[in-house]
Amino acid sequence: MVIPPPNVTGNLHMGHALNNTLQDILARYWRMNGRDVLWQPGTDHAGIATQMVVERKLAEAQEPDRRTIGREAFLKRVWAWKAESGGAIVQQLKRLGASCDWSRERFTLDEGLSRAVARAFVQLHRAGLIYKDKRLVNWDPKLQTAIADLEVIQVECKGSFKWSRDEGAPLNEAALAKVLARNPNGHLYYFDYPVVDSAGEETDERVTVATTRPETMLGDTAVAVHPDDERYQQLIGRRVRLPLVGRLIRIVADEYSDPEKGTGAVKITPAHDFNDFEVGKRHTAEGARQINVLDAEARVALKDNLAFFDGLESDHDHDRLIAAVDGQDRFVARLRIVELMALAGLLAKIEPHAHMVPHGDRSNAVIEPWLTDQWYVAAKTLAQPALAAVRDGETQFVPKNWEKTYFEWLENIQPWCVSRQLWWGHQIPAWYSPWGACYVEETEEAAFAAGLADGVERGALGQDEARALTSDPEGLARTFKRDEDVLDTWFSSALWPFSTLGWPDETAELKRYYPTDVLVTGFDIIFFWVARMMMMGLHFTKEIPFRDVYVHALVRDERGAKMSKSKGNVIDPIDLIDRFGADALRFTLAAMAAQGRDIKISEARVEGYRNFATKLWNASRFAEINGCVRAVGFDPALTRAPLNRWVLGEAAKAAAETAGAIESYRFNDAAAAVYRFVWSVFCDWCLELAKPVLQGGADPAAKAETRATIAYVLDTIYALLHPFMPFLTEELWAIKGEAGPPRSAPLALGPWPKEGLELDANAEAEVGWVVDLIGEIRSVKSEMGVPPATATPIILVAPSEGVARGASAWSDSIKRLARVERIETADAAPEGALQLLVRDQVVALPLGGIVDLAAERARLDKEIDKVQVEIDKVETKLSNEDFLARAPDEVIAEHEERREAFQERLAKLAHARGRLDRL
RNA sequence: GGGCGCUUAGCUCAGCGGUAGAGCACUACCUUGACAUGGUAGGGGUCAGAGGUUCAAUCCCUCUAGCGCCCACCA
Repeated sequence: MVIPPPNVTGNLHMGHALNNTLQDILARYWRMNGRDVLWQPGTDHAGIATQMVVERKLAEAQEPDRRTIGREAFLKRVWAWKAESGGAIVQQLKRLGASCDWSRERFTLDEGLSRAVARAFVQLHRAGLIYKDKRLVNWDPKLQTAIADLEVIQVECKGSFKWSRDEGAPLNEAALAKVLARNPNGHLYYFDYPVVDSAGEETDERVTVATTRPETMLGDTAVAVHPDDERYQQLIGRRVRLPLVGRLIRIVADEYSDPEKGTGAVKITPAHDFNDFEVGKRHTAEGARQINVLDAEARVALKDNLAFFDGLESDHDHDRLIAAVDGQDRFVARLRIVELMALAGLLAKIEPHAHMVPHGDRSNAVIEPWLTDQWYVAAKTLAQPALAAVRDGETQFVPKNWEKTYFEWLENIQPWCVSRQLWWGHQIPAWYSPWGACYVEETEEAAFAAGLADGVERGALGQDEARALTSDPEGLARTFKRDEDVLDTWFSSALWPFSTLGWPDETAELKRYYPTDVLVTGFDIIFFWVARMMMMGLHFTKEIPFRDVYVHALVRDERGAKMSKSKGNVIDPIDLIDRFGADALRFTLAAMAAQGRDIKISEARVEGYRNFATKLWNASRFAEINGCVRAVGFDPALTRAPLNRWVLGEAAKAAAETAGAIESYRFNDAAAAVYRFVWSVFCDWCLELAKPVLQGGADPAAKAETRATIAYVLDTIYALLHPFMPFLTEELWAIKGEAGPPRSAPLALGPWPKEGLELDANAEAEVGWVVDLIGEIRSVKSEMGVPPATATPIILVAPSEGVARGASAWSDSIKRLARVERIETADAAPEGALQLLVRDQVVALPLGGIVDLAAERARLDKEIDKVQVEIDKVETKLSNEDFLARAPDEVIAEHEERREAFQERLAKLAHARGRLDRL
């Protein structure tokens, strides 16, 4: 199992705590079961996130920014920051109890993994699966880098400014500026584009287009209308003069245009809009190909490096325009353009318009689609085996419904932009020569060699020149320039399951531990990480990277809100560990890990499980005080006392339940099974019922057996609980190891309790009866308002031989736990005594004057009503012929048994009630 | 627009064809010699609504209402 590598400079948050708790439960469980478990740890360099942090630190310290200090110096600062903060998260994982193989810790930027990244890149490049392309990318203007589609989030923006030319009032530019300063998005602007005649002269006709990004109009290369739109039929094929710019552009028919939206005529800006880019490609013949002008000298560099003006033609006089927008931020340019259009009388109206605006998930800056050269991974090709592996069930998602999400994404996958204009990351292993060639090699040496050979071959280099360069590092460095960009962090993460095991070398670890068994992760990174590991894993190793993908929920605060620093609702797992212990936190997370979408964590719950830990501690102490020491060669099967056989059977049942639940990733069921056994079975009943034996004058052999059994069951409990509460259980295991036979290994190494006692029906019947009896007596006393301390006699009415024997054997416990004075036997219940039903046995409580007869009548009536309702339900079914004909035999039998049991109970209750009436 | 999910006790959530559960909270009682971070007893649910399938529906199907998430969407 490989750990989802956390950000090396990050801190443990609740998501990590959940994720790693679940993994640790699996690791510990299987380790105890004798598996050779490798839980591979490591951390991620987290490109953008980490670089941003260091940049912010530079700014806070009022030091020169990264561009000023340069790449080398900046990277030194990042490494220094890594050294300073790195490892904190590893320490935190250790505090959580994560039993990774820490000696194998890896870092995505360490030497080995960097080599794997270079190898992967080169191999994919050779296979044509990585290529450089000029396409529209999501450009993050704040971070100054391209980002992948997945890193873009949509945010709804809605403005508030309204203006219409028809209303006659002039445009209040100051008011608009004020609105836009607060939120530059969220308005729809209607522009008139004058239609020209065949000679290029303006006519009176206008085409009105609507846009949310006015400044992009400078790059318009066409106007599109729907081919079936009646309103525009006569305009298709004609041209308009692009205002401000003056260029003539064509009105084209394209299905992309939606008659319902805006005016039905849409401006096409291929260089700044993904849809327009496609439309432009379809209409190059009609002149919509100005996207090619992008590299023209007419480009006006804006401060944000956004080339809005790529469409400008240099032979026009735009002095006024240039002066207005040159070098301006795009949102300033937006306002200027609107003002200029208004001035020209071509602004028809402005209206508020709610729409989704793409933002960078890290920077929160509005994304600008921009045409640039970037490296792409041919995800579509790689996706096919990744899809097949899940379709064929080689890799399975738990819960299964996530497979649909996975399919949906992979089936519609776009090329993955992997280059980032950042410095912190794996620099792309590509070198460029002066003759414009690109050499992709794993090392600089290899690239230079390839470049020199190629240069000679294509005649760009003389033989002598090449030979001279070979031994001239400076010359080589001048000749070949390495690609400046680094790879998307997720590129290295995608290799994680095999790169951490030594790939590309064929190591023993790779052979032994790959494919991994299971990946545990949150659903938020199914696309970012899981799908990409599948693609890369299958491509490079021809094997799936993992068989099971357990997808857990996200942790939210107790009201269900996503935790965030700005909301101030972040619950710090380390804080919870400090206050309640790692074991309590872990148990809470496991108990809440039911397969859903989110987990709302509340402190009360953690506190409750802290109490659970304390309970176990006290139970262990009780056992110690009472001499419950492990016995040499203790064999559950040889125990004789019903109590011991009963609790051993229950322990075996709990072990099986817990194991089954963990193996099927039902962590909450597993936690519940252990919890219930420890508290409700072992503490509440086993220890209580054992007290008379341990503390009374029982015979030494019986006492010894019970002591040994309790010690054995406690050992079982420690083992069952160990995957959840490793600290407490290991501690108790060690303490208990001080007496009795020596321990051969720490608890963590197992074994997991398998050898146990099968449920013993006789023991269950006997102990169960006692448990029920005590419960009934307590209940009736409480209901009748009898002070619990009042010791009363009980009378077994006409008991069977077994009951009589049992009652006598358990008399100490019954007396103690139910506050019974003495146990008698009679043929009939005495007058005025309360009557209880304990598994068909009538038990009378002669409470004499203590009891309020009316209350007792009410109690019996209530009880009778309840039973009657059950009988009615069962009888309705049993008298239904269809039910008898179609229900399975065992269900019918079950119903019949229930009817009889209820009827018997009813008869006895009615009898008691009748006696009461005669008093 | 496409998809996924949720609605069960006051709260947070399990369960998912045949007797509705947990934790917390609540009520009453209990300083009993492991534990008041505890013990005992108890109250509390037409399982969102309406249809359907079935001998039988909280559970399966359809629809409705409300809530949430993911993907796509800058006219």
